[in-house]
Amino acid sequence: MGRSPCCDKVGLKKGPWTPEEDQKLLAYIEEHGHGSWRALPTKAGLQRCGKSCRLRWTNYLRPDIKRGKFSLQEEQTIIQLHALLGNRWSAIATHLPKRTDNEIKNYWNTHLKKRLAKMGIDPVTHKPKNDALLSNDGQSKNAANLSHMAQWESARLEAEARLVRESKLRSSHSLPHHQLGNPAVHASSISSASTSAQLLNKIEPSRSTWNGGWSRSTEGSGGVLESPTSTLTFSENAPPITTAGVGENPMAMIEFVGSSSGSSEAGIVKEEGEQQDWKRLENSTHLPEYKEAGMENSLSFTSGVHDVSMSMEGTWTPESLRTSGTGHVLHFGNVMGDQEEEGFTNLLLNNSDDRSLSDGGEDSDNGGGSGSGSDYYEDNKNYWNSILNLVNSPPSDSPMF
DNA sequence: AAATCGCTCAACCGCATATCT
DNA sequence: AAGATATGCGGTTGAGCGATT
Repeated sequence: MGRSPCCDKVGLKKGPWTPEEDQKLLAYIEEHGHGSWRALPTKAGLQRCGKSCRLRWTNYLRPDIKRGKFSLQEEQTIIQLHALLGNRWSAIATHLPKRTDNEIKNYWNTHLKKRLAKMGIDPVTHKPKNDALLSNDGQSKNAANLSHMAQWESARLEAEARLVRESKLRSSHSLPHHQLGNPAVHASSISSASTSAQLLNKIEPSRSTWNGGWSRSTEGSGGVLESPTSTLTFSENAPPITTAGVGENPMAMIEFVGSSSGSSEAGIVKEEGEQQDWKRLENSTHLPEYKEAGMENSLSFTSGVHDVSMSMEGTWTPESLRTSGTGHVLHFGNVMGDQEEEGFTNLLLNNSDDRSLSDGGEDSDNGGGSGSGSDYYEDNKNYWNSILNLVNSPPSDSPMF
């Protein structure tokens, strides 16, 4: 696992690219695709290392890059995703078509981070800096739970990104690379996992998915939901299904065992991989797709992540997730309330002094949200609401998918 | 006009991971 | 299985540029 010599080689140029170099790189990739980045500089007649060429292409030269100012929507997306994913710029970038991870990272570091800090929000935790005030009202628990959810979402994003790459390769494998338009699609992906299950196996352990964009097919009386990260099977009126396959099969089962009432019936979450005790969920009525598929009764969610199994009774909605314990217990207080995207956005915009506020079409008399008193925490609540909304909308909403 | 400061962002660096031999 | 190589990712740097003093 030695490191590649890359730019250590003497004689290779570093620093800013000249227009001539850009032209050479562009011309070569347009004609041949990038192929092996390591071999490219020689073939293209560039005195650069492959790494430098790849970076130049992915961050600057590729034709599908959108440059210029970030829109309000993009800003909001970045902030929300950062709250969920942290500094996982490539994952965030999958939700922002035509923006590179580097660009997003730069924008975060130079604009958004500062803006949040100004607002008294810790840009790392996305919580108010004086969060001690919240420790008694459940908000901290909620934040911790969101962190757990974020891990799941993170895994989902990774797998979805992989699937996108794979599907693009499948659909256009005969095209030169430059026609793929997305630097995320490259040679190394061709040999990647070719099924959802395989994709799942590539996800790092201890993570799983908790929501996603599901496609659906039916098999018999039940059905199969397939997301880029997992396959969900279900059967109506079936009793809870016990975990299967864990142990001899690297694939694990995650079960969603729902109640038809969707009421406050308690649910259970078990994480075998961590030898966690069964944990309870209340009022789980989430994932409208599940309901739509008639899954309120019984679900078997096959995830190839690792030895995690999950059962839920009741259905799961943002409105009703509650927590009753510590650690990994999924217990969401009424974090979500009415789903209004405007909460944090207003807070953000009203506190923004480094950009025009008028282009967002926000009403100036919309409650202020200036970050003090109860409004402040109300805004914070809405902030998380909007994050969760974002999670609930799969990346497939994005034109990129 | 010159010096200084602060900001932006392209590019580099080093590590982690995937793939190849 | 182990080592070598290739690629991807996130943190950091520093050149360039405009604003300020």
